[in-house]
Amino acid sequence: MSISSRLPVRTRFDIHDYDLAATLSSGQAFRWESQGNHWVSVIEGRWVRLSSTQDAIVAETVEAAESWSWLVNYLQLQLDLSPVLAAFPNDNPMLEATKACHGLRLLRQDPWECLASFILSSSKQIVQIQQIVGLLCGRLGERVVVPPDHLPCFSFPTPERLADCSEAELRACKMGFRAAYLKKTASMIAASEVNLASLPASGIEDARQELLKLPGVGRKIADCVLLFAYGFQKAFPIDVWVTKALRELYFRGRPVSQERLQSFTEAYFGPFGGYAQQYLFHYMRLRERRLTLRKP
DNA sequence: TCAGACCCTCACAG
DNA sequence: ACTGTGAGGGTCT
Repeated sequence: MSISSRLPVRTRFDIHDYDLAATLSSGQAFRWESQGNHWVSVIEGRWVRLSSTQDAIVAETVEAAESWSWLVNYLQLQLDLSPVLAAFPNDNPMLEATKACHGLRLLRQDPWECLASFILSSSKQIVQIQQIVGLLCGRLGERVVVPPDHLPCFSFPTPERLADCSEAELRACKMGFRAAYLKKTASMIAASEVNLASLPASGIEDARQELLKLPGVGRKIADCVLLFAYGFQKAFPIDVWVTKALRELYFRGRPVSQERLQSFTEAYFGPFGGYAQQYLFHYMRLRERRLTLRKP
């Protein structure tokens, strides 16, 4: 058998309150591809295929893994959701959102991939971000081992790799003006001007300040990385969707400054504010989809 | 504090 | 079918 393909190994995890499809398609990660009942992606250089039932997730990979901790951590399978939901504000909007998004989870992603992906996200729709990230990996990532007869899959390119690219090579991945930001940020990471590995040890505020040193990273993207990669549960990324949700649900549709929204969310949504944010975001997208998906 | 620029793609109107 | 138009998980100046 060729080195580039091996038969999959399967394992099964018991779950409770875990909506895999909602979680993987909720705009926090951009490399999950839906294939029938399965979800396929590459996590830290490993090909992986997931499927789920009411009470279990089945995972397939090609390495005979001695440990599944990398996947357990990524999917946050050990997390009990009920204390999180219990800590949400007990108001009507949040009740609606939790009902509509039952089982939605936050992932714990690789910081570099998360950071780079969100630099690419500015002024883009989620489908477009997925396309850009897919091109970036296909053109500049390394091939990973996949099962026989499976299409080729690629790892997320390292900071060093992207730092060595020309801006034109990056633009060829359809990222437009974001190319300069990505290249510069990759160079700074590669040169250890900002050390992603040391951030978890700092508090959320110091970690945020470090991320804000990177070009193309403002408050919103910094908060996405703090929440989706480092697990700072108080981080509350405020984008156009969440702004709209907060304004409609808590400010009677009146215009509100970003600063005011920031202090409101910090005070109002509590220690799991980031989780609440994801529920509001997904809830808004579901409502929007229901409205726009009226094609016969 | 505030527009406007920044690239490019796709959905949607006409 | 074919072209025109606008806005899209922001950030920077």
